[in-house]
Amino acid sequence: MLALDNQICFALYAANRAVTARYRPLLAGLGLTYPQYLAMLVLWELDDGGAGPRVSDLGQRLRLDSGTLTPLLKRLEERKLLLRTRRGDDERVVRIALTDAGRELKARAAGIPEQLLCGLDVEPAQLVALRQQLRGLLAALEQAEPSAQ
Amino acid sequence: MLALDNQICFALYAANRAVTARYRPLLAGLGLTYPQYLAMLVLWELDDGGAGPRVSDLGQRLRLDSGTLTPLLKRLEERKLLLRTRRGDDERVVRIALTDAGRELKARAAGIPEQLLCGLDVEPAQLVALRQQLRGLLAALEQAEPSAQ
DNA sequence: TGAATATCAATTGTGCACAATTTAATTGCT
DNA sequence: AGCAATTAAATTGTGCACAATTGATATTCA
Repeated sequence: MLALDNQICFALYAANRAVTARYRPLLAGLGLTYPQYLAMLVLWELDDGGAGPRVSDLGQRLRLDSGTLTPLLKRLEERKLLLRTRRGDDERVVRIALTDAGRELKARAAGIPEQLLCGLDVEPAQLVALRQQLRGLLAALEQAEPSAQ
Repeated sequence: MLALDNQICFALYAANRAVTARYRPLLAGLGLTYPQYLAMLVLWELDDGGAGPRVSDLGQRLRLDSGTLTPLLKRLEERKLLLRTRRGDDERVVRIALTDAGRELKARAAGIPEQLLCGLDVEPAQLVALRQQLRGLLAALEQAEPSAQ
């Protein structure tokens, strides 16, 4: 029962790290880490040329808190990919706005999903099914009562 | 194409962290972190009362290198759950042997897989299918040629 | 109005992951 | 035997995750 290969947790853990490892050389070409890439995906998706989402909006989407996001976003700001500005009418809130350089990076990232699959022996249909199951698991975990201690 | 919800990678990333988060309070009762728990699973599985596996054996099983394992195992040694000893006939090799306290912890961990699922609205059959697909993905990633840069 | 409360981001501290390098020991090859 | 090449673990440095706390601002309500 406690055997490693019986654990769904280990299969998830190992597969997640293997996927990340496969992204790494591709993202290195953009100068991004994997979590930075995920943050940029959200920023590209939400970008309307306006003031941009709040740190907590990114956090909600990515399931990350400010302890992770604040330093990550500061690094992206140093690379001039985005700007962090306190909102005037509520100084508690920080807005994350893409710079032009941040928007331009999107074009260079466009090929990454395809490159990732290239040379990988898995059916696209399998991946769609897997994604669906992972979403189901995530939803179940997020609405579950806290596990009994 | 670049939308966050289209990415298999994000589904994996988020689900993995959600599972880890659900383990955390259970493992806190044993004084273990999640990676420490995975290492203990391997040690319990391989334990034959002998000198124990090498650091690199654990690394191969868990897909972790010495940079991760060395400090992790030192923490478990400080807790008296295991012993790290250089092998006499080859001083390069470190053997990881469970202590009695390390073996006793297995009994306390026995209920964890079940507790994890308790209160979680997913079919066991779904989990088995998911694990199978994750294994397939991992196998494909591990035998794939390095992705084109 | 003014004090408690709530909210948001930042900070602090611990523990992974992982690349790159280092140290030490062993093996292989003349 | 002696020296290069190899192997195993440890070390160093960067960047997440996440719990807990802090600091600053806003809101609520007696």
